[in-house]
Amino acid sequence: MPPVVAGMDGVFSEPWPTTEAVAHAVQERLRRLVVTRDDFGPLRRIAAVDAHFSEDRGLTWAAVAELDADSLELTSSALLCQPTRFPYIPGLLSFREAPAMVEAIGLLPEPPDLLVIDGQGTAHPRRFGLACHVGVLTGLPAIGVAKSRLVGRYEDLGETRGSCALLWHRREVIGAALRTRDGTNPLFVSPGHRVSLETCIQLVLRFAPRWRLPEPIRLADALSRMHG
DNA sequence: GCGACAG
DNA sequence: ATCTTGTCGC
Repeated sequence: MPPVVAGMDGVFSEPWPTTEAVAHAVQERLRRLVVTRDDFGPLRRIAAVDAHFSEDRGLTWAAVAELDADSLELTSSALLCQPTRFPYIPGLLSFREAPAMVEAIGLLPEPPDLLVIDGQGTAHPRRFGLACHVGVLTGLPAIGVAKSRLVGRYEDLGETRGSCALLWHRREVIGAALRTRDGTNPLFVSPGHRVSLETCIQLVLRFAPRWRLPEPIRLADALSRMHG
């Protein structure tokens, strides 16, 4: 079987599940491949992926924005459209969004050094959110950045940028609530693949110097909503 | 049994 | 995610 993305050292392709039961089984199997230690080289190009849907036409659009890790300026982008193949079910988001995302990433001229994913990483009931799934399939380092919480509890955190609180679930630290702007709602940050939680927090602050959302996500979002 | 529930 | 205008506030 061919790799999911040419030139990327990830997990080999398999058919995408159609049923909830099989999707759960896939998560339970692939979760063991997630690496939550820092395991990446110099960050030169970072990429974010975002998906949008046209319900009426049954289409999923995925947009990738690749940025220079230092200047945070757009260096490359790609768009891809395919039929929607899975409904939105909390905890199974990746089976709806990841197929198009992985293909879109493969359209970039070069694989990025890091992926910033709009969704949870390990902050997931089975520790295998969208960012873990895309990270494991592509083999690329990935961090999960969600605008709201899926599971877990956290203590109140300070109102200023940089304040954060650990996210706990079943007596485990699964991520962190992180304030990237004074007085705004926190983001929910968690490891996707090959990045530690501490580094995720550090990187999200670095990539969101001004706005609540990291710059890569803002750009990917702007690209994808030009088509849904 | 009753809520909660990434995008 | 999507349906959707103006408007309040820094």
